Amino acid sequence: MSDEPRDLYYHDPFHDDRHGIIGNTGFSFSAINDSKADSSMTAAPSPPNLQGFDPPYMSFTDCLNGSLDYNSLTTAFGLSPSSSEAFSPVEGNHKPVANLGDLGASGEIAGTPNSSISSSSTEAGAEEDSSKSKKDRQAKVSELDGGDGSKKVNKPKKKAEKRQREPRFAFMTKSEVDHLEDGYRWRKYGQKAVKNSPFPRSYYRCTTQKCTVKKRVERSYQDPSTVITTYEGQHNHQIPVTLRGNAGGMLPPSVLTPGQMGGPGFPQELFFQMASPMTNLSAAGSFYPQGLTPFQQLQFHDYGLLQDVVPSMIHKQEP
DNA sequence: CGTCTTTGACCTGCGC
DNA sequence: GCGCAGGTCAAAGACG
Repeated sequence: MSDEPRDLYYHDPFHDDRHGIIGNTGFSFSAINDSKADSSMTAAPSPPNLQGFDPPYMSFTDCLNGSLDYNSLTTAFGLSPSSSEAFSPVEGNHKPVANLGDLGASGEIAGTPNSSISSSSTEAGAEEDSSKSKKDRQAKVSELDGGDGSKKVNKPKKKAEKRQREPRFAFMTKSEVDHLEDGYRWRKYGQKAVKNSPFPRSYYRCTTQKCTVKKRVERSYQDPSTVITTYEGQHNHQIPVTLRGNAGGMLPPSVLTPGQMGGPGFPQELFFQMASPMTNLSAAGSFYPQGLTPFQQLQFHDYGLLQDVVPSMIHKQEP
């Protein structure tokens, strides 16, 4: 795969075995900092300073809100500063973010890689804007079309500002199912074949009105049992109470009140992406993620607060 | 009937 | 300018 480094740029953190696995919890972070429309992660400030990081705990919310830098995460997760690459904001260089190979010969710190998280922090975007303008355009097209049924699209009227992306957050989950339940309702709006991957990428959008959160789901072509989920944006609402896919109400109550969790829906959503498959599948008695001990799974069940979850993992990781 | 998925067409951004 | 790949739209169909 070294033949197409550029194409693999985005995939590296996930598809490359070097993706960081933080402890036997199987988390890994990688920043996706895309100034490009998507896969390209380019220019970003130089790696932040670790010195500013004090608290041993932080939440993904912090991370996502940008109040936390990647290296801070590194620290928080018990990674040595030298492994800061794991959280490098995927800037100009095409080096895979999660170069946690330092931590383990094969990129595994300990245990079997199970689910890994890849954090992505980017400039806040105005994607809604772009999609709106697109809609606008197409609406106009419809008018101009005269209603002949053909799908013609007009040329863009204005040169829209450079497209900006919402903060993104990607992570990997070992799962048999592609679309993992996370408590939110998603509508699939597209599917595309991905270059260099036999598996298509699915595009989902939060069905809640005014919520522009999207997520992409694809399977790792290197490890078909691994699902790569990339969230984009943050939920501006709580998790729907009536969940079609609430794993039969298996989500802890805390997840239903994200507002009390001190942050947007992102973090818990993130974790339930991971927890749900475990919950669902393990409940069915047919699947236990490799490398995840029942104890760890228990943590997912018992901890509702992200802040609680993260530290617990960190602690386990501490020497 | 409402919701969701599928799917082909179209748009955008980028590299050459 | 062209071609490619990723991302999005929206009609049509499936499903409960």
